[in-house]
Amino acid sequence: MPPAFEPHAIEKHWYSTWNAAGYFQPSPRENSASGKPFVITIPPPNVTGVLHLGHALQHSIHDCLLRYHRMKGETTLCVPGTDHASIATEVKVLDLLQAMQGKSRRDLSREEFLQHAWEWKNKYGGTIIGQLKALGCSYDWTRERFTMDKGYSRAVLTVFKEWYDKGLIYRGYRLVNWSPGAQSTVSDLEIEFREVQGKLWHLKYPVVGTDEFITVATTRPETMLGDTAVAVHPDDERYKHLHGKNVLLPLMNREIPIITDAYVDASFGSGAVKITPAHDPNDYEMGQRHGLEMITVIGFDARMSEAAGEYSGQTREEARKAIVRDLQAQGLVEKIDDYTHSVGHCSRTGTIIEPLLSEQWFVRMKELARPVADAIKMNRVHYRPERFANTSLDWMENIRDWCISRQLWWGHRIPVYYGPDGEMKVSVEPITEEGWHQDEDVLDTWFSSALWPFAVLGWPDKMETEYYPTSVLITGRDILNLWVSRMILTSLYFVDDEIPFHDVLVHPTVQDVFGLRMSKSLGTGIDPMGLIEVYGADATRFGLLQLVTGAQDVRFTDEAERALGEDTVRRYLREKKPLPLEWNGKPAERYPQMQNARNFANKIWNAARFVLTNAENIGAVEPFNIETAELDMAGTWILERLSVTISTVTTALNDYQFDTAASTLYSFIWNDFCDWFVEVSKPRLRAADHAQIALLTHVLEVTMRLLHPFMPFISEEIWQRLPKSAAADSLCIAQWPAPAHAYGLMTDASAEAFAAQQRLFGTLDEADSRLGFTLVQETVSRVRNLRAEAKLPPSQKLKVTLVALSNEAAEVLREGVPYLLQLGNLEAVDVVTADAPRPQNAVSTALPEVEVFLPLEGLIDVERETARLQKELESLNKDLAIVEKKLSNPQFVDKAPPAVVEKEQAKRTELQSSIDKLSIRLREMA
RNA sequence: GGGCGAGUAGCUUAGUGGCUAAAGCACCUGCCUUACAAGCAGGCUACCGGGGGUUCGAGUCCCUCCUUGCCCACCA
Repeated sequence: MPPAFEPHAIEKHWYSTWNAAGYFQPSPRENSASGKPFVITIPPPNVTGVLHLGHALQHSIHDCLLRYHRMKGETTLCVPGTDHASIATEVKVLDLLQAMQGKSRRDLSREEFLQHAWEWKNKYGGTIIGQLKALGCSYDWTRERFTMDKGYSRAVLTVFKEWYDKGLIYRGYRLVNWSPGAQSTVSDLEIEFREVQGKLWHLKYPVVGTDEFITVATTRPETMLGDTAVAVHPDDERYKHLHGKNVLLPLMNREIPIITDAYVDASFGSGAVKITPAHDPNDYEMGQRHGLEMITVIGFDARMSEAAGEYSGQTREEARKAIVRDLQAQGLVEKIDDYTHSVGHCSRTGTIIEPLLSEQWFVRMKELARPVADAIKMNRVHYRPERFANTSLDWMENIRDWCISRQLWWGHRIPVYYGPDGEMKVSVEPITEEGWHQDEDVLDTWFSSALWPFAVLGWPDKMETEYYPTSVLITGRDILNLWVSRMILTSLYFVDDEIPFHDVLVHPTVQDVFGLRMSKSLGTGIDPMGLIEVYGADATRFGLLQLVTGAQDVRFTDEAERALGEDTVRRYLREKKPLPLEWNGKPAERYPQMQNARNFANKIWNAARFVLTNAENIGAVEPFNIETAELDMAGTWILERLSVTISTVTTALNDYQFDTAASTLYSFIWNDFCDWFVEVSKPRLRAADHAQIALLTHVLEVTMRLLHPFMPFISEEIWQRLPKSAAADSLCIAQWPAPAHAYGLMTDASAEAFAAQQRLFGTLDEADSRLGFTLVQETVSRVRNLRAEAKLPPSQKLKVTLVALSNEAAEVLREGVPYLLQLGNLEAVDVVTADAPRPQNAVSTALPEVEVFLPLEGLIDVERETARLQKELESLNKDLAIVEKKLSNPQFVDKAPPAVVEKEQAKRTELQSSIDKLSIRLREMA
């Protein structure tokens, strides 16, 4: 074994071995307690995508859970796949064609484009899948799906037809969100509102038949060409005399009415609003209420339409300038204020959304959404953390119809066919008859992803119902409504009122070191493949899982970014310029959180190397057997620690507390096993102690099983080198440990075995655990501390006197003498009872159970020792004061639970005892 | 505008009303002690964002303010 852990070869080897052995496919298992399969479908990443840090975090969670449940003996399945991502892919492929062949959408037919798109998909669509494999994901790749594969498409078209037949899908001429960049509609959820520094123009419209003007305020003067009314609040006294009158729309010289509507806020601006029903959602609704004419003055190309008269053909921006200029020339601009407001942008292309009237397909959402709300309220779907249930409930309360048609080519083409005589048919099978043609539009990507959990299991044909509903959906909170709510909706409707998953686990969003959103193009995005390259897949997974707390956001530290400083980074992001990141340090030091995880992997590797090397040297190792083993205090202690670790990690995983699980493993392996148990084992191993190497091997073996879901590669590599006690060819399918396994009771945590464990360790569990190896550990620490404070070289052998303050403590310390000698680097330990005289010329300290004296050769530095004792005393007195304050409060003694009061009293006794001892020492010093 | 989070050591974070607020990184001191210098031993560092309240007892619960992140929303 090499002295440093080298992850890459191991990762490659084990991944292909596991995959070939079929461990990632579901198989009937015998040991599951519940008998239920554990099923996940991954959120299908965009086929255009490459893995980003959010994915890496999400899939670390996925795979950790999968491997955990697989080891628990459950039939385990994870269906992977990719999403065709209609707009994103189309934009990407078009960009590519432009760059490589100089062709734009206009130069291509639908068929030509689709051919390019499929070629592109087949060539590059597997990138992200390969990256998931590099991370170690144990998904069933034989079931990999694509949202546009044949069966999936059938599911999509079937849903469309079914809803159409039930009247839940309809075609309508409505105001929709038009993205000029994508040349398509987008849904409400795909609009990103951004704060924009704009202006508020106050325009004066002359009232017909008077010499008055009415002033309207607007952020978009160019839309005034399409105004068909001016609205005021019915109770607004300022305008009552104008009710029923008309204004003459400037520039267009069109008479439009002054109407009244309670929607108008009399306190905003002038209290009068220009109404452009064809280009504003509110105005549209008002236009419908009042039967106003709707005049489209901006076209699909985001230029002024013919209805815009002399401005026709100008862009929105040009027209705005020209119109303001022309109005100003006529003295019709009252004033222009600076105004910050939010403007909807297309989340895909970044262009400003133009509300436009057009013929589109819609899903009637209201009645479909109601059962979803019910299911959530009745706790049939469980959100973790729970508060996220509200995100869905709020959305459904004010739900609006869903525009599902997109003017794109890449996607599921709407299965509506138009006949020669104006007939219309909806059909899952293509209609090829002469004279019929299909609707040109495709469906919103999210329409198809909404069917994911059941479509991938075979619906609408033969569905594998034994895997449904799935166990847990793991997602970021940004797509809770876009995707999660809609999956619940379709499942309740199409799969027999069944929910798609029991739990929705919302994981934190990864931010950069300053708490800012990560953006790959600007340089704050971190490439997980780079992390795997530098730190290894195990460390990357572990480091990320340590970040998975219940919080909303977690920060990913990048020292290169930190070096720039927060102000600089913010400025660059605001200006949308790539960060001038450079890193001259060691590659591993750039991301400290990952470096820590990598160091941990190396620590594990070396602990294993130590155990395995010794096992080899010592020769044939008998398996550890609790019945015949003669455990001393350290052996008992490590098994107890292991047992507690098993329970804690198991509970944490059941509760999705990945940070707790990871740090529990970390501290058990590093602090308990390596720092103490491996250390105390060394002298015994030098003496070729078979029992000790058996115990070490045993603890390591169980620990590797616990570690596997977090760090699958290194745990497998080590486990395979260990003498196998569990009947499995791979850790993937080895049994997940129960507390009884810590004690070598490998027959499963049956009642009998567990009872045996309780018999053997009952005394320990109930007794004050300090009176065991823990006391030895604390005593060692005090000795080391005294040695360092006295500036004695670590190599110098010392004598120590321990004054045990009870018989029990004396007994424990006497048993622990060999450990004290070794770990404290001592040549002699003298354990005496409380009535013995204290050594002279020594530095000392006091624990509740024992006084520690370190006699010094020659004279001690009285001044230094006095200062040290005073400091120690001060800290103890401070603690005592707190306890005293509590206990002297009659209210506390009266009202607090007796157990709490007793605890405080015991604490007071202990503190007082230590203080007395130190005070005596201090007086002797003087 | 509404809602949901976060603010704990220089940094990243644990902390479930009750042991003396925990860990890693960074920093300081000393060690290559034959598993690991990606290491070992020891140490320093916290008015737990400010203020008020509830309670015998608050980092933890309530109110309020400040800072900050996210989601939702049709105020021109």
